[in-house]
Amino acid sequence: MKIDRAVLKSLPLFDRMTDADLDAMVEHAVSRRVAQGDAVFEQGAPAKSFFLLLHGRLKVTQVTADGQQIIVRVVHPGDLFGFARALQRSDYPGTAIAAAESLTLSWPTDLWPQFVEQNPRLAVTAMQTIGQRLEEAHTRIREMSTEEVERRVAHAVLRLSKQAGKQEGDGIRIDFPISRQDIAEMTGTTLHTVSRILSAWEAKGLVEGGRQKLLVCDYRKLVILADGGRE
Amino acid sequence: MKIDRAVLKSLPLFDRMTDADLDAMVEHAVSRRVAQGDAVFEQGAPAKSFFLLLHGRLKVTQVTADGQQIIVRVVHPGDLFGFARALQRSDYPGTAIAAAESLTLSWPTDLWPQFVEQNPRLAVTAMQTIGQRLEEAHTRIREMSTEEVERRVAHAVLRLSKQAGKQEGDGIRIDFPISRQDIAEMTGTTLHTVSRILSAWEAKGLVEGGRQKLLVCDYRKLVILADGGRE
DNA sequence: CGGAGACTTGAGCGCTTTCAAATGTGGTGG
DNA sequence: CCACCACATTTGAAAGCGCTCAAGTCTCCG
Repeated sequence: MKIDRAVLKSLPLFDRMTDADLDAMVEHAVSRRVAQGDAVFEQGAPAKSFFLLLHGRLKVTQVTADGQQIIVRVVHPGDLFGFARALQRSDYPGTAIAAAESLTLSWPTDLWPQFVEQNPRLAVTAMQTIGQRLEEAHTRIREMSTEEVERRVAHAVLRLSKQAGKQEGDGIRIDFPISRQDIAEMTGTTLHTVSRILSAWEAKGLVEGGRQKLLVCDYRKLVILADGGRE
Repeated sequence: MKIDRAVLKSLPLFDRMTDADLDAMVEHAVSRRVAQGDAVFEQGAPAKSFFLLLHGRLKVTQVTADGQQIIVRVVHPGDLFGFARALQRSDYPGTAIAAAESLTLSWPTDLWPQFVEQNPRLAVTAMQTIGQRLEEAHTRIREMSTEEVERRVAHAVLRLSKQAGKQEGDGIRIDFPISRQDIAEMTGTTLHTVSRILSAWEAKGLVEGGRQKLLVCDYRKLVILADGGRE
């Protein structure tokens, strides 16, 4: 498969890598097209590869013993994902599903140590990435501990509009199909409550809904809502 | 300060380090005694050092904008903590408070890259540590999303008894002072609810309480409770 | 022995969930 | 091109978990 080197170079992960090192990495990479709804890997499966998302959008989910599902995070283009092995795991802790048609690049997990050795910067970047992810997780824990549902949903929507937002007219469009159920699974509530909240927001002109669609109309008011309404 | 090399060698973090490398690290270390209730570092302060807990127990907390506090994690002897800088942060994301009299070892953050370079294994271990912490965070998110309070408290208590449990008679003693408030801040509930739950458990003979004390009497029943009561 | 802080416990209420059913939307096959 | 089906969404009503408010008790420490 032919991958444009320039595309990779534009990613923070690779921007300081030499052409030679980059080529060495790309040489071992396998690219794959993933249709909407298909899984890249499944929870509990042996972690044979690690991945880079080139295009599209993935949801990483976990299922509890009694069948409830939560969305652990959303993977955006340019993100590394599924590098469980670097964290000393032999299997994937979650399932990665394409929320939209996606394109991934993957490498055998065994090659990770080798890449890191050749390119120490990769290790630093990976560390940074995980650090960020840890911080996000803590933020989410803090929100779930101290905020009521509406504020949590507001934070989730704001986060999405920052990470996957596309200017559209006078608003910001969440640039991939997302359902109320998805938002519920990201905030620890039910789709019913999310639906009610979004309906209320729509009545106030904060957002505009639609089947698996969301448009943020009044970003500022949403921020105020997320921060507790005061100030 | 004189640190016994053997003590460090017994920690997974250092067990494969050569004596020379170990000495080089210890040479730059500063040890410090922290009294119960005192802070090792505070949220938002510049991250000048990273730490290792030799003895005692710390609570890492975060305070929200509106003053609510949550416990992000508990630091146990042998744990690295406060290495925000390795994750590309310039300040500490939380406050570390001694839950019991503690002993820490610290190094200037600037030395981190140098240590890592001298000893690649340190980087791997650190990565592993953060990976574990990320997983813990996800577990907690999953619990907060899907479980009701009693199960969350059960999980928290089980975790504590695994990480800080000491056999005592026919039960497991949580080996440091911990209040209902603390447990509430770890599970996202109020001290009132925790108190009620523990009282109920005590009536059923699952635990024994006391002022900042907790003894798990029936570990198995608690596990069943945490897993949803069935099976 | 007094006081501060930890813990317990009751009562009432409100936010969310649960249960239930209707409505809307997009895709598909005839 | 249209009817139909699967699935997303909305909305109402009722129940309940856990929080808030409010005392009161207990325990350790000085």
